[in-house]
Amino acid sequence: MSLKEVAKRAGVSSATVSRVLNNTNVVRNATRLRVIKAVEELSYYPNIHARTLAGGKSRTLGMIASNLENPFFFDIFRTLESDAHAKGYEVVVANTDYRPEQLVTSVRTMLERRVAGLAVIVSETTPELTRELAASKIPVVFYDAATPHPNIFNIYTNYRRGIERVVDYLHSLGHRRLAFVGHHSTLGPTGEREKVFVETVSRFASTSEWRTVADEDGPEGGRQAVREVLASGFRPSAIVCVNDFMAIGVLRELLDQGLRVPQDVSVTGFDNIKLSEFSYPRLTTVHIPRERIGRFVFERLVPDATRKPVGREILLDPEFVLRESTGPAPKPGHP
Amino acid sequence: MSLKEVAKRAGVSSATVSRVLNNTNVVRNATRLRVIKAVEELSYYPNIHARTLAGGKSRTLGMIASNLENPFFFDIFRTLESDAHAKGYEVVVANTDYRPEQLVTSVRTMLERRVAGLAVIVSETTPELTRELAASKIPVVFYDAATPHPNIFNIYTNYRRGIERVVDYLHSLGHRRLAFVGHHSTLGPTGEREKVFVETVSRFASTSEWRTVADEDGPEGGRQAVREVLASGFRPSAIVCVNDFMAIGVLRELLDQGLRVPQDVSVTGFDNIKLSEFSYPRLTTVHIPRERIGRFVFERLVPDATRKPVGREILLDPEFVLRESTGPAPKPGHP
DNA sequence: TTGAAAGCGCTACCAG
DNA sequence: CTGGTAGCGCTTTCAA
Repeated sequence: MSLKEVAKRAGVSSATVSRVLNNTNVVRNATRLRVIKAVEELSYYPNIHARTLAGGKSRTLGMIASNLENPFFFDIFRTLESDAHAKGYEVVVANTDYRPEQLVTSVRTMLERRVAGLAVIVSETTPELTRELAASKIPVVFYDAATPHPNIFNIYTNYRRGIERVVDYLHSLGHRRLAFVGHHSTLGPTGEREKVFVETVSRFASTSEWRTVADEDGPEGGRQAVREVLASGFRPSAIVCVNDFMAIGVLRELLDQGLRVPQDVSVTGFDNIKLSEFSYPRLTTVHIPRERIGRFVFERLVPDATRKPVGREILLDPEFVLRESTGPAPKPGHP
Repeated sequence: MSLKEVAKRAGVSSATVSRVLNNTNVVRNATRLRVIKAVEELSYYPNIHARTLAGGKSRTLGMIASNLENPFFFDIFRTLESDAHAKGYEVVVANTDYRPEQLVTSVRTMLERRVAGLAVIVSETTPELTRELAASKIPVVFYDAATPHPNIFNIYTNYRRGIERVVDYLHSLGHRRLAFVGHHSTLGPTGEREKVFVETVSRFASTSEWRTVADEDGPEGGRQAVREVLASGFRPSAIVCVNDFMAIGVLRELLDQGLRVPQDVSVTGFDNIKLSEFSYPRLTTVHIPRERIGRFVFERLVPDATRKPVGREILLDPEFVLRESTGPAPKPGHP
């Protein structure tokens, strides 16, 4: 089923069929109707590959995320997709599972697809990748990965500010033994976030003890992290989690270990995903506006000719959300 | 950057470049090396559109899901994607949010993409769509939507059996006032599941009272559903949820209303998503093997020439998972 | 083992 | 307003 067949059936040239399909130019209404009829009768649908190949431009955006299962990423995707659909664009997503090799593969795939723009919302970026993307000429939005370049846009989260707020609050509650639960790519040499935590603890609470652990992102990872901390003999009065998704597992494991939250241990998350309102107890966290991120991404990836040029970067300021998983540090000597 | 440029740089014809890129035929090793070198030097990557257009075949699979945010769907996607990647395929997903119009749009998009195969894991299918897909000739896998056809495959869940097991168990515990919480597309005229619940309750517990409510899929919907039930004056001793994702919200809302689970109200889910082990209390549910579904999908969508023909259908038998959200019905007259 | 050339289905430009 | 036609970048015979 091709344009040509539709053209034949409608008694016009394929160029005309193309015109009505793209409602370009002014096709005489009678002609248009005949074409439409033929299209329907043959239940014809265009070949997107021929289309982008011939037109040179694609109406597809790409988004690469570390872990789509984590609502933080999914919420961004949802907003982006919604905006995209509204403007006749589509978005194809790729998941990296925090694996750098997968990131490389995904970027490659997106480039082969000739996406009109790409959002790279991952924490495992590498300089080479950034260079390759910069060279690709297509607009690219990165999350928390600074790289100035004409076609590169950036979204920064004031992560430090968020963590400071959390640690400060915990300190004011009397907590002096803190643990930081991250996932693999937030810790270690590439992990900026662990560093921020450590620096913050040292500054706001120089007399405190602390410890960091990492496991996979998600509830299961959170659970394992708690086990590891406890097994090490360290007994934190508060646990700061790199995100809400892991915090959910932390909460559960604490409960299983017979530790009450927040009476025995306080817990904080990050992101303020919807699930953080459904956990037990409800999670104290830091809000990151995913909708704004998704919207920002779309606006950079699909420049609207009618609007004035938009900013190249955006800095998101986290907002502290106090709920029930935090409380005063237990009296020393107590369990 | 095109094949031709690579060819020129390597001093060969574009046909030869194509051959080494697809490692087809036997290209002389010296030639191959030169080509590879040129490819790398130019950091060339093929245009997937030109490729599928010329080759006539695509290495992309499509998956349409009602709600990717619900881990049930995501788990299927994950398995499918993993299998696909292992065989050099990719999968593009589309979310319908349970909206029939979006389903139509998504199917159309997938067809335009000329996907090699399509998985339609939604509960809002329509006969017309099925017909269109059948006519498309590409392999299609449906979930819980019977339609015999040469290129159509089916996955059935013995939903009835699962619900029977749940209702029977609840009945044996003395529960006589049951509520069923579903999402919009499980209830109403198109909802098979509500019917199953009602029939089952009537059969297994003819002396029971029951009520059904629907809201959006997800924790928030579960919460709203509980509010609605309670507001109506009905006071169930047990709530059967259409899936775990909604049950999480049900659990939370019950807690907020001062109702203890399972002492005051028992709650059951369906699917056995990972989160059901992290809820408070842990959810009694019915296991549906998402990995098997994902695997089944891949095997039908990408027929392996070396293997004997595979079955056209599969019937999944749910397995009851007893956890902590269910218990004996409270004594009558008690809160 | 390699090259030449004919498309794949569609868009876009040039005539008419 | 409509038709003819030259590609878009790649795969795939057919020859050499």
